[in-house]
Order: sequence, then structure tokens, then C-alpha cells
Amino acid sequence: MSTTPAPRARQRRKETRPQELLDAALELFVEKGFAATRTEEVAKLAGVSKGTLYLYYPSKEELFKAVVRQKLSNLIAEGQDLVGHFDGDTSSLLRSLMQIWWDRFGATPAAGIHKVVIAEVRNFPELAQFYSDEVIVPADRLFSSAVQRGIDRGEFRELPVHEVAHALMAPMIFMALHRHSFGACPVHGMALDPATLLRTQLDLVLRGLERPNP
Amino acid sequence: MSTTPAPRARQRRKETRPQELLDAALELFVEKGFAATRTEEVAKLAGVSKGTLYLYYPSKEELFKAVVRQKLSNLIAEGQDLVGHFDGDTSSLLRSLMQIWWDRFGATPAAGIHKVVIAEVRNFPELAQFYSDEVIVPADRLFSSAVQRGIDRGEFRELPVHEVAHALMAPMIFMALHRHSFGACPVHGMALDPATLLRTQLDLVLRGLERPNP
DNA sequence: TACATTAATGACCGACCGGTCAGTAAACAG
DNA sequence: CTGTTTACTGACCGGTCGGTCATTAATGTA
Repeated sequence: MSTTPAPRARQRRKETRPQELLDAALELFVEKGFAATRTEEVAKLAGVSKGTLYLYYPSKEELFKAVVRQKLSNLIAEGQDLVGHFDGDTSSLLRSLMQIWWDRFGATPAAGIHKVVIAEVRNFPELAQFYSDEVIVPADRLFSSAVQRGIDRGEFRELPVHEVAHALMAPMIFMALHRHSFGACPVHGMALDPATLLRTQLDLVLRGLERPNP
Repeated sequence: MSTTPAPRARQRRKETRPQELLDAALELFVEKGFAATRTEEVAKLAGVSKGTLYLYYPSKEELFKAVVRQKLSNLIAEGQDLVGHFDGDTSSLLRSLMQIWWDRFGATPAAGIHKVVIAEVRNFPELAQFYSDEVIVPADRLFSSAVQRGIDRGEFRELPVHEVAHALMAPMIFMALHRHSFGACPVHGMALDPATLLRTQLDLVLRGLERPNP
């Protein structure tokens, strides 16, 4: 599976441990969820013992937060940059944004984090505020600002901005959620094709956004 | 909270137990998830002891399946009826379908079940096939058949049917998921208004579906 | 009232897991 | 080579939970 050069003996590698633990944690959290992931399993996947994990992260919950910060928060900031500097019509901006978002987030394990949070935030209330501040609010701001740009420039009809942003994103996120749940099970249900959905979704919504008469 | 007439002593009520257990189970599964819900808590909420629960349902997993069957499967059959007998243009059909779906499913605890399944199906593989057969496939068939009707009657453009159905439903389901996760936490994030989202969503997608020239 | 049937109970069992800490050994200094 | 530091280990603790079963009591029958 992994490309470990198979060093057998006990090793001291203080610098690389945190990243290895983060990668292992992401994989297992996405697969099993937060509560169902055992810390010992994360440690094992990272090639250390359970005690070592607690040397680098004070608790399971802080480990999870560290995963969110590293894998999600950075990404959103990049997107906000794109919106700020883009020049061209807003339909193109939204097409770029959606495509980038899918490639860098939807199609990666990072999207699985959202599944975990939705599922378990009620059992771990401290995570709610953290994730809202760190991910949900910034992401909503990102897509809403792009839609607002289209309205301000007279390209789009005047519609409720947040709701349009939601209508744009939700089908893609929802598909990502399913890929991380049913998608990983041997169930013969119709799996949607991401490329087709993205195209259809942009086709539908962008046409719906256009002003009536040119 | 509940309207229990407070009968104190131990009671024998064989007929009413199953429904009371199902209602209690729904509430707790949606709040806490499948794995995190303790069977003793379900029993307590239903006003019986843990042993009694196991008298009526052989395992936690079977209890969950019973909840799904009672709260979801029936609903979908009704919707399929509506599509079969509707007469009028397909835009109106989709508006009715979406409104009914929201009132009877999205706005009720039943929608929370989907959150639970998405989150935990990988840990309980047996549930995957069950839920796919019982809910996902029938629901997809329901909405896809409505979209197909619009295309067949020349009201809609020819677009990939499943993807359009997905684009229609996903924003509503996704909002429902959030209402059952963050919506229950005291987080000051922007909560979308269901009525506004439903209107915007129909406005956007139905316009996107229209044929180009009238 | 005496007895049989069965709905309901809750103490108990075995397995599991987050977090701890006394001990081990790898690196390094002198 | 000796002593010191510290990254690392894993047995252990306290607490949790799904499921069981011997016991209890409500109801039916005569």
C-alpha cells in the first residue's frame, strides 16, 4: 500500500510525526467517523504507538481540529483570492470556481470531513462553533461574493444571494457526501458521474441566473 | 415535555409498545446517530426498560431498519402515485412534488435519518443495501420520472435525467441535513429560510429547464 | 383463591476504548 | 565509554454499552 522504506526498529523522527499522524487521522476519520475511529488505530496507521499520538496532540478532538485546519481552512483562502482578482464575466468565474472546488476539495478525502462534521457535531458541541467559523462561514462568503459580483455587474437577475450560492454548491457537496458513504460500499445503485453532474448543474443554474432580455 | 398521563406502576401494553419504541428510536437516532444512541436510552424514552426493547426488536440494527421502513418507505410510494395521476404541466408537478416532499419529509425528523445513514453506512455495511433498495433507488426513480415526463411532453430541454433530479433535490436535502446538525447547535451561522430556498431553487432550475424559444 | 401464562424488569457479562504513566532505548554531550 | 535527555512504548485503569436471563408481577382462567 504505502511506500514505506520499511525501517523496522523504533525510530525517533520528531519532525515528520505530526504530518504522518494528520494524514492517518484524515483517512480514518473519513472512513469511520470521529467517535468510531480509535486513536490506537490512527497511531498504528501512522506507524507509532498510541502513547506517541498523545505526545503530539493532547486529545482526539484537538487532533480532529488540526486535520480541519490543515486540509480545509487554507483551501478556502485561495478561492477567495481567485474571486478578488478574476476578470471576465461572472459565469466564467463561477465555472472556474466550481471546477477548482471540485478538483481540490470535492474529489479529495477532504470532502469526507464535512460528512463527519454533519453527522457528529451534535455529540461534540465544541466542534460546532469551531467548524462554523473555520469552514462554513468562509465558504459561504466565498461563493456568495461571486454571485453578488454577477448581480452588481448586471449579469445576473436579482435573487437571494445565499440561497443561490447554496443551490450552486449543494448538489456537488451532496454527491461528495454520497461518494464517501454509499460510494465506498458494494451497492449497485446508480452512481452519478461527477463531470456530467458538474456540467448539468452549471448549465441549469447559470441559465437560470441570466437576465431575461439581452 | 411529553403528554404522558403519568401512570406510575409497571404496565402491560403489548400493542402500543412497538410504535412507542419506534418514535423514541427515531428521535434519538436523529439526534445522536446510530452507534452513539444507547438502547437503554431509547427504552427509557419509550417508558420501558432495556430488556423490553429486546422483547420487540431482536437487535439495535433491526430496530433501525424498522424505523426506516415505517417513516420513509411509505412516503415514497405516495409520491409515485402523485406523478402517475397528475395532469397539468410538469413545472406545476415539480412544484407540487417539491412542496409536498418538504412538508412531509424535509421538515420532519424523517429527514434526519438520511444524515445518520450517510454518516454510518460504512460502519454497518448491511444497512447499505437495505437503505439503497428501500429509499435511495425509489426516491431517485420518483423524481427522475417526473423530469422525464417533462422531457417527453416537450416542456423541458433534453438533459441527463438523473443529474437534473439530483440538482433539484440536493439543495433541499442538504439544507435538511444542516438543520439536523448545525441547526440544533447554538451557532450563530446564517440559517437559510426553507421557504425562500424552495422558491429560489424552483425559480432557478425550472427556468433552466425551459426550452429556449417559446 | 389458586394456578398458569407472559409482559416487563434490571443486574450482570464480555468486549471495547480514551487517556495515563512508569519504563525503554535512541540520540547526543563530554 | 558514561551519563543525560527525551522520543517512544504498551500495559493498565476507569468507564461505557449491546445483549442476556433469572426473577417479578400483571393478567387470564377456573
